[in-house]
Amino acid sequence: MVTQAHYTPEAHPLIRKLESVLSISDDERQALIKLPMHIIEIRPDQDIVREGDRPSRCCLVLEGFACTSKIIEDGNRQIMNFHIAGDIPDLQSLHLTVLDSSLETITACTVGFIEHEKVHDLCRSNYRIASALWRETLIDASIFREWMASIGQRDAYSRIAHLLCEMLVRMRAVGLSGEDHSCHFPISQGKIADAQGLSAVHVNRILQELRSAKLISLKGGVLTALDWEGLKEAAEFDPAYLHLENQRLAN
Amino acid sequence: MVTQAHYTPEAHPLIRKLESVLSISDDERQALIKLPMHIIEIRPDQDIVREGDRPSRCCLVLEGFACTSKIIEDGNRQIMNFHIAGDIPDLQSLHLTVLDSSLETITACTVGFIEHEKVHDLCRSNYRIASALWRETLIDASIFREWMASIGQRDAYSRIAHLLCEMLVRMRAVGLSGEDHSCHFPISQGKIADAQGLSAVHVNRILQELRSAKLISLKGGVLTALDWEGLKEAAEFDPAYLHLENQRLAN
DNA sequence: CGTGCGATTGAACTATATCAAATTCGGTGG
DNA sequence: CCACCGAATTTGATATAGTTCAATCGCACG
Repeated sequence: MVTQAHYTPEAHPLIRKLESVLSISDDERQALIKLPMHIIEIRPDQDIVREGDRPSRCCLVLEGFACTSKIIEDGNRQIMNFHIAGDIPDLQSLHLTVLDSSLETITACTVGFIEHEKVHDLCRSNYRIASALWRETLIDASIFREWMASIGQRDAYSRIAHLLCEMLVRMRAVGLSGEDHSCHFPISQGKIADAQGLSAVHVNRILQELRSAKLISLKGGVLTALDWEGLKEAAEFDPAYLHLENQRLAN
Repeated sequence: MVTQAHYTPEAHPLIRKLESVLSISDDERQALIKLPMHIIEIRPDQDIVREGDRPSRCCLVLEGFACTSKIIEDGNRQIMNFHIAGDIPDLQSLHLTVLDSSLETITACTVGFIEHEKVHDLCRSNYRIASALWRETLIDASIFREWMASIGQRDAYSRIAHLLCEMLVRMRAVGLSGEDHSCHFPISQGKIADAQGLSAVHVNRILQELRSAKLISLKGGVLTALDWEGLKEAAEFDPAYLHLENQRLAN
């Protein structure tokens, strides 16, 4: 358990993330790095915070995969988003007292907890940083809208293709995927199903279709878009909703 | 076309809305009322802003019904939210340059446009107001999550029941519905279908089921929950996600 | 008093779910 | 290094919620 940030500015996941959507001055960089962060490791499939909690801190993902979800009735659950390094999945708790969804790890994760109070102090004194963080929450909302549209209107094939496109672009935006359209993707078919409102069986069959259409390879937790243009087309993927500043990252 | 606010503090829709989720001081009330607002009337079924636009102002709904939507491929569209008085459907444009969804009227609407610049000025100088507005966008995001969960996991019956519950509670929170669980609801079955990822035909049949279960009456643009507890149960409706401060409004 | 949109009805169709069993795979202990 | 375990993936067969198409009805409005 580490309680001090040990990242160089360039390697700090939060800074990488914010820089993918806007430019940051040196001062701001310093202010962000100085945010006290309580860093811990969490095992796979553990709750980080739960629906109904009233957290006093928020959680920055430094390494690994996590997801936000909520349980509907019996055992059905909806996964609302997958989180990667640089995401602050529960930043909303800064202004919403009670959590309306749960956050759990998928793989082993390194996360940094930051006290709300410290974030408020920083936001109060620096409107540009406040805006940058606000903006992050707005991009999350935009991703929710896009997922809603996907689940509501697209068929299973383009829905899954769309998810894969999104993850590849988001991973690239924080330096976790290169020009080869390949990234670590340790997400089970069951979780993809929970995210897309499909059954695991159907996800399996659609992934086979995507493979035999030579659009992707997905094996051993590694996803590769073998035909990026083809995959985007199958998904009708337009990255505008991710609001990336750097256009190179968006294509 | 009016360019000056003519609302008393109590009647100002934005203030009513913000007060349903937090308490506001007199100073803050004054600051909000003084926001210059360009008020116009818009006919039914008109675009207010469109996906791809780069607006320099945001839009406060003063009267009427509007919705946020995006077009998927051919002609399929997903409605992401219905908006009522007090909502600022495109507040996100404050920090996101390009709109990723469209905003259009459903009924004739009175809307007030507020320059981003003025909102930024206010937020910079008053962190509590900034927080209140940020909070509004976070509640929107929470609603998107709930809709996503509904569309992804609930069957058509509870999905539609859920929408009706939400609208009744939100209307009540801004004083547009009383203790009788009844409100103006001028939304066609086709639009409900677009919002819930269903066909209009199926929405029609489900509404008939809800009627014959004596849960609702919906006719001539007026919705009444004949059996509020029953409707909530059918929907598995828990209003926590609306983050209303006043618990009375939530039940 | 037509015209057109929204609501309603019926019938046929299909994308996707469900159930159940078989297979593969990553990790673990001996 | 091998045998074993549980979880994830895969396959096949059957069931169904919701779609699509097409026609009719009702009603508000010019």
